[in-house]
Amino acid sequence: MLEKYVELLKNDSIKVTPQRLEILKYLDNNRTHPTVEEIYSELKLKNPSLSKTTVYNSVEVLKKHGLIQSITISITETRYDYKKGMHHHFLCNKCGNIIDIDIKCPNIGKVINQGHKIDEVHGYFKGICKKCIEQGRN
Amino acid sequence: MLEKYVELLKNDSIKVTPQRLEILKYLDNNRTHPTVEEIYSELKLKNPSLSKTTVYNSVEVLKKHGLIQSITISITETRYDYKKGMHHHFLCNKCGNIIDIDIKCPNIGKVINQGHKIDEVHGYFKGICKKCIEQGRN
DNA sequence: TTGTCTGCAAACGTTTTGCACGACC
DNA sequence: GGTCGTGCAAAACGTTTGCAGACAA
Repeated sequence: MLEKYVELLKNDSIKVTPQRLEILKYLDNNRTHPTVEEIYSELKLKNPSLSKTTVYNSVEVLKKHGLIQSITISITETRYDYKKGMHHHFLCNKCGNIIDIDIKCPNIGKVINQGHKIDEVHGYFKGICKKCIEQGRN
Repeated sequence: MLEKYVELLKNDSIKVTPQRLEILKYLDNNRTHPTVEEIYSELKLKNPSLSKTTVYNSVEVLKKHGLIQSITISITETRYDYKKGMHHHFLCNKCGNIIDIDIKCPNIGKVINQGHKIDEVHGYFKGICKKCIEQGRN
């Protein structure tokens, strides 16, 4: 039942622990984008000694290795922007700057065709900005 | 000097206060996507009695009227996702559900052409989902 | 004058940190 | 035996709330 996840962890040289296996399994079986709180309170039922810190630690490790991903751009504080109109943002992992990106996505219409009503579109890109690359910071 | 912002506020029937004018001016002059903390500590220099609460209140009002925008999808807790590969997310303002969106943006290459190196692409859509529309929740 | 805005202090919820214990090469 | 993971408690952080007094229209 858990062999699949053991494999996944071993392939990435991540130490295998029961907690990590259960968290990975939970996220695999619950595609509802759960929060740490949801993961924690559910898994605590079967393992009452589970700590929330462990859940935080584990999702961090799993995310770092690309086995899971987090929904929320990793800006801790909300940032504000005078500029009006739709534009997107590029967050540089090196210098931390946020650069405005002015592109349009012609495929957004497909989402509308699925029956959803779109009010806002936020595009977040993460990587290394031109300036950091030119200065060899990568 | 501030008339421009007085006009903006009046046009939207927002009460004009010195704090709101200064915040709007600051965001207009600082296109670096500042945080509340940055706005606050800068404006406090000229107005030592300024409160952080006022900054929070003001950006909220300005945002609600579309004079500024915020960078961060309004999910309070980080959510985690087992699914691998690039896909995007639609947050329904009514039911709060997060729906996976599988579209590609062919214009991302333009960002790469600007010299940035992209590691991650996150598309966040906000609006009302199909289910809520069908059930008249809009 | 009336309703709204400001600013202080306290509360809140999520996430991080420090540390001791235990498990595993 | 030394590294790494766990779990507890406490702290940190950004943000929100309640309220009294001040201010804009």
